[in-house]
Amino acid sequence: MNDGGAVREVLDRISDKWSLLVIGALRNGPLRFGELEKGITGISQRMLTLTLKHLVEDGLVSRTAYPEVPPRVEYEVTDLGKTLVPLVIALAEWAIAHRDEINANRGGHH
Amino acid sequence: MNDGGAVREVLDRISDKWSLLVIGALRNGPLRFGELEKGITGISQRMLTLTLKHLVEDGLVSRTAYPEVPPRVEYEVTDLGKTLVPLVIALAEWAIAHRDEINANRGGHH
DNA sequence: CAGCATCCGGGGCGATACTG
DNA sequence: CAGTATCGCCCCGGATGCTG
Repeated sequence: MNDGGAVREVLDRISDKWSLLVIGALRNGPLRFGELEKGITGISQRMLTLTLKHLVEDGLVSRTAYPEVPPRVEYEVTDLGKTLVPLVIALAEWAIAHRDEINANRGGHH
Repeated sequence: MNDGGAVREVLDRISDKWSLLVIGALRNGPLRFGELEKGITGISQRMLTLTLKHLVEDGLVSRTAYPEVPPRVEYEVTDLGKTLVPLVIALAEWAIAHRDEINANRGGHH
């Protein structure tokens, strides 16, 4: 498990501000760019664009553009991405379950 | 699951550059400051200090200072932190298992 | 609709030096 | 040994405006 950086290397890719949220948002099937933007609270257009690009590069998400007018683009987790989805869901559930407790520990400051 | 930011809020605390690595390093019991520093590849003394401080504030890790000379300080995951450990381990194993695949997708650039 | 380009401010993070 | 203090760079990420 102490691998000299392999875990860090991968974690760097998915533990940025939005990647896990995007993966989680795609857990139930493909979504369009605009749907993701609405579904993920607080994300800016720029960060959604960049995050999706990185996830596509890493092979965690696929991008499908339909040649229509107006344009339609759908994003979906790949087979590789699907192996990560359960972990993301578990993390999200953990976050929700323990949110109040963590906030109480902080005493509200920060 | 779309909670309007609760998941983001908690994720912000633990998805920084080092928190998950520190939690993972403590999975088998308490460790001293120096042991953590040696065990976590690439972390600087400053970031280990700051990360531990945040984890202690959030109630995920406990700090115990023994009144000895030379000083000895041990860090350990709390009961709350222990609920997170399995998820961290799962993430680490996922990272190791799919590291090569992700790197291959990137084609080595970046 | 789904983006790219540009500007830019704050802070995450590393390097280094010092201390109880 | 286990930190603190200080400096400064980089770059993440938000705001705004423009395009196919």
